[in-house]
Amino acid sequence: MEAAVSEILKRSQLSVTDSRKRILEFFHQSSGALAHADIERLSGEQFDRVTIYRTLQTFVEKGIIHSIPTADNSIRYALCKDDCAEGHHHDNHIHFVCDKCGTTFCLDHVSIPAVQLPMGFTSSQTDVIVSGVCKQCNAA
Amino acid sequence: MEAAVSEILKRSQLSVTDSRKRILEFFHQSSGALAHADIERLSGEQFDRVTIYRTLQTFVEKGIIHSIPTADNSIRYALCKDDCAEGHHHDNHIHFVCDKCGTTFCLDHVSIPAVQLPMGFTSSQTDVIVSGVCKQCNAA
DNA sequence: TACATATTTGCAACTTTGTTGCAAAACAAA
DNA sequence: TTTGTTTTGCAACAAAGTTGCAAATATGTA
Repeated sequence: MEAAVSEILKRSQLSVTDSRKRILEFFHQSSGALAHADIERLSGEQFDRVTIYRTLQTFVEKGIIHSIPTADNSIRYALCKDDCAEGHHHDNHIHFVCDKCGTTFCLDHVSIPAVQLPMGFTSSQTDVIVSGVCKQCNAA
Repeated sequence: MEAAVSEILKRSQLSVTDSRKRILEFFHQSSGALAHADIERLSGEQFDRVTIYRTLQTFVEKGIIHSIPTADNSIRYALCKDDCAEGHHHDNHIHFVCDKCGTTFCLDHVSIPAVQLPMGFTSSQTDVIVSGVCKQCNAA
């Protein structure tokens, strides 16, 4: 794991630092998406708030993570799949938000249906956010 | 217009006040969705920030407007169609965000395609946000 | 390994955004 | 009108995010 995240950072031409390794590990260990506050909590205030902001921003720019649209005012981030290149995200997968446990999942294996836009509109990206109850909460 | 918004407020059992009338008019006059900051600007600082926050919150609760998920950290609101009852929104239409002018449109006449969820997941609502270039910007 | 350079971090101060309690003002019903 | 309820604006606060800069860390080269 430790080695894996360093490789990812190097591939993105980023200096390998403690904060970047730790934060990237959090994403790899987490089943759902993470918000800034989650990372602050997970790291036990080890890093400055500013460092976390800047690290997340850098990861987004480098295509390592992407932000997920939410109706409440919290930005959540999740790992991008390999086909996310720098600058341009084509993370065309579905995000599922569980109403019970609050976890946000990326459903990578669910394909996004094509949307028929009105005349004159052209699309570059489609985000689908399904809310409901997740597998774990339905079983409980 | 003036009369129309008063009717809407009464139907939702809300007191008809200056701020509510003005803010509701802004939504009727706007082609796209509005954020808190837009309303502050449109009203020319006529109303207190707090009043705008509370008015928007009340409108959401009464099913007059709904919030739109965004990837950046700004909540935007748009008018609900008639079938939005108090407490429960089934605004199952597509939201389109223009990358050029930043306007958010509700595409009411575009139907949301069904999504095939993995085993164990149940859905209560589906939001689709398409980003790209809108009709006006494509023409220009 | 040590050095020089470039990048990143943490701190402090600040801005923006959103919340809460309460008295004054506006509204609704009689 | 008058009375009781709701809403507004103010003030103070809390949370979230940004910026500049010096110290610390990482990288490439010798």
